[in-house]
Amino acid sequence: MVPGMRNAAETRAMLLDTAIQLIWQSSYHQVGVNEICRQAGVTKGAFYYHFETKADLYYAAAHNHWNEFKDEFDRQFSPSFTPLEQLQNLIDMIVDKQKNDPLADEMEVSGCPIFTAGAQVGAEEAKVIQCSREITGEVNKYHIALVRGLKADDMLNGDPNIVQVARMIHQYIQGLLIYGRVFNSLEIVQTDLKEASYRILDLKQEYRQQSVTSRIA
Amino acid sequence: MVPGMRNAAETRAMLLDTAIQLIWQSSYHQVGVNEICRQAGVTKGAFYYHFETKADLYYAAAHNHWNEFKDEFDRQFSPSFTPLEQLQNLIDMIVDKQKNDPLADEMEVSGCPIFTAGAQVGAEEAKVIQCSREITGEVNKYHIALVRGLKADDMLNGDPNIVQVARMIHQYIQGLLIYGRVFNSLEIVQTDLKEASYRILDLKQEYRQQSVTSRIA
DNA sequence: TCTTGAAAGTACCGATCGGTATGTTTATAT
DNA sequence: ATATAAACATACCGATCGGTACTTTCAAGA
Repeated sequence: MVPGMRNAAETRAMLLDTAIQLIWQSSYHQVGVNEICRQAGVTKGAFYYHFETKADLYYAAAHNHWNEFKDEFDRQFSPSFTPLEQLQNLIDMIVDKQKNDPLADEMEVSGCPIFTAGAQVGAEEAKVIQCSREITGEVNKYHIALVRGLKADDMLNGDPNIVQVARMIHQYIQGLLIYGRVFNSLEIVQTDLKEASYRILDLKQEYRQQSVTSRIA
Repeated sequence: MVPGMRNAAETRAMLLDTAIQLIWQSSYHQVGVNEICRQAGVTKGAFYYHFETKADLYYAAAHNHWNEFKDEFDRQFSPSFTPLEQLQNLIDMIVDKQKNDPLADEMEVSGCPIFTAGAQVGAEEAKVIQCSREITGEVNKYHIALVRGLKADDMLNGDPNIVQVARMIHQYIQGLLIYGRVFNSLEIVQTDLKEASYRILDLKQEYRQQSVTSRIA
């Protein structure tokens, strides 16, 4: 073992997880280094041993979070699912993440934990913006594959530009989550997400499912 | 005249305009009261004479900005335009606002000056969130009228829920602008806005226009 | 055992945060 | 002319910001 290593990996992991959680629930500027340390049960000495700046921490934390979440993406976008099932998985995944993750008190929707921060900072915080761009690029690969699959199975009307449609899906999801965050309503997210996805994709009518509420009725 | 009034109205107006500008270009938390005062050419004494808190200033500034911008909305959504023209006006208006307004250096897209701040703060800043909600409600009236008009003229496929479609349009626009902000690309905004609007509305094919670039080609 | 360096603790830095206390100017009513 | 209050200026507050300097603890190698 390396000398002096008490449990550096755990400390680092705690800082990464805590940072994402706090910043996600609140905002990049609102949550300070001090509070991240306090919540992580770590002192500032440890913090600045592992990370050079707050922005560096966020960058590492976001990428770490994405890497963990990537497994979920791989499962839900598995080729074992039909494109239609993949679409439904994506929708469910978004809603479930808002439902299940530990949120701030009485906050139903927190948005995307990674992209949100990119929207919260000005151009000064280059590293935060860059982070949003990079991970958006990663996520977009899944969206593109989804749209490509739907088109290949002839489920889409017209002859869409695949990359553009995938991008629009992403744009809409981000807008929707921020809307849900501002209006503190997970219900609207649930209600609008599927319908809007169908519309942006221009999914052929015969492949569209009724919404959950309508199906119950 | 009221005693002591040097030019309170101008001072107040300067603070309102400056606040919107700075916060829009950067972020709610990043721009402090001090800098707002500096840029406005006003001292802190004047600031806190006119406004009780920073949040109060923002609230007033956002509503003031909306009231000024409302005239533009009324023009572009005038009943003298067909619903289709109104839609085109909305699209042009969004792009033009990003183009024409004084932006930060090398920042092509700043997003919606009002809704953006709502995305930038946590639930603590109740007044900022409330502000986003209120003005969103106002803007939504125009979107609803637009969708209603399109439907009345039988330009939309299916039998859409007007309120929902209007809401989805708003959600998409916000997501698009934040996307454009993060990726610093007005071109993507221009490219995607019209196509996505057509899709979300499910505008009948015969009423859709080709995008500007395609029409040139 | 004793050194060594990684990992963490403690105390503190200057700067800035939003906000306040108190003084000063200025136009108006008397 | 003088009192009065609106409108602003100046100086300052405690708290917190991100970050640094210095010290201490602890595990491994020699």
